[in-house]
Amino acid sequence: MLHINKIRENKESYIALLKVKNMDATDLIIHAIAKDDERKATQQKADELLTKGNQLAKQIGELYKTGKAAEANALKDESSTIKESSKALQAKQAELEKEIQDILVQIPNVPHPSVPQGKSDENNITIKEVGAISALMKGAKPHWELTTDYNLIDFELGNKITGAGFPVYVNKGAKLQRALIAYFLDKNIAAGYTEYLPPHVVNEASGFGTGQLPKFEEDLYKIPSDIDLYLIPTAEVPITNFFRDVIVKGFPIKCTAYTPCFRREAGSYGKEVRGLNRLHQFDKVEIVQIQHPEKSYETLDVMVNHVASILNELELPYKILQLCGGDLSFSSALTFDFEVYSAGQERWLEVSSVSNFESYQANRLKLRYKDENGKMQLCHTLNGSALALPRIYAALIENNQTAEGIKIPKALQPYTGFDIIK
RNA sequence: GGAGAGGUGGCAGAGUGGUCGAAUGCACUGGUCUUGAAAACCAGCGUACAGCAAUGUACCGGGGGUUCGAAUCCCUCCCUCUCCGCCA
Repeated sequence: MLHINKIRENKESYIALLKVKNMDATDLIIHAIAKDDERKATQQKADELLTKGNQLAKQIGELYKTGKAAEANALKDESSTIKESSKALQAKQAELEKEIQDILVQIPNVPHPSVPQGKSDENNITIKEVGAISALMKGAKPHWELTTDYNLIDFELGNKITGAGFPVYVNKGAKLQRALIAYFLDKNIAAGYTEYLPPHVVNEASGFGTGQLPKFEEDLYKIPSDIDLYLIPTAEVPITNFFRDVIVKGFPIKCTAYTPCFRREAGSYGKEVRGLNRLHQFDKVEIVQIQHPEKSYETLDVMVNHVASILNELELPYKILQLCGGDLSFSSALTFDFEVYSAGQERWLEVSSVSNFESYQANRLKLRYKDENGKMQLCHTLNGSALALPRIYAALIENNQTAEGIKIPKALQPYTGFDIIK
């Protein structure tokens, strides 16, 4: 959520920048500012009345104390009237505050000035491409055939017990998944991140804090119970919410966590969702940083390089893309996506998304620090996948299929305990 | 699931109807003293909103109520702790 005062200060430039996200926020912004003006005026009136009321109450107290009960009683009527009108004003103020918030949550984060205009992922800019796409043997297979041939994943079984998009990993297929999780976590810990294992279910306040709610409720699985709980769509939600209402003492704060991720993915279909390409439950290792505003873009680069170094070790061909305005998420100011080449499908698969949210999330979270003048300021938050499992898994087995079997990259062998799947 | 206790500033902890945004201690910040440090002493030290400012308003777990006036009384919800039961 953008801060209303920041919107006031940067009205024109925000409107212009939001157009890069293909969003005309002019009406929302004008409306929000008008409501805020009204709110200020209302508060001033309410404060005046309350001041008067407080003074009267004090007088009445004094009069009682000095035994002038009659005079005190005379003042009570006036006090009652004041109270009634101030209540009405306060109710109006609360209503206005809610209206303003309802508008503000509809305005996406302002993109960084470097974000290119664009309609969709086709307009993303390739920053870097690493690793040669190796020529595969004849008859190379997509992963959904390999997982069956080698008995690594049972999609049918998952279908039976839960539904489509909930695969069951089997035998070495399960071990490979577990190895990747442990490997990613170790890489992140080595880079200075603290490991967490958070709950996989969060409350409404957390969903709001990171921006999944109220706008994207239909993307989440909701647990019917007396209080509203949601299955997490990413570890970003519990982790970032650790810092809700927190005043941080030092920067940076670096967290990593493995969690399963649950997504409704309503409306997806076709070969985009075949096999591991898009699931309702998948595993992901996430990295999150809380940073000083002046350092956040530097940190974004560091995080991008960190993810790149993991892909280098896994010997997967990948490219880094800067997302255009049209593909940028609601809360993000600047995002770099990683795609690995999946040789069996002959296409690029998104495996990581590294973003700087600037103070957009922090404002909702009330995640702040005290600056050198002792003033409260909003922190910047960043996060990225390091990494999302299923598509890495898919690319790994597709790219490394040989006549002898599926070869495991060196970096992963200490974790799998085997170097080939036959 | 049953019984009880409790939620106050960064922490500890007072406060049961008015002058309480809240004693006191610790922590923290600045100063005096000291060769330096410690100790001692002096001063400062919550957040949000409004205002150029002076200042005003709100906040003592959340919400509602009683009252001229609520941290304090009432209702309700949430949370924590202790004991018992159940349980991986």
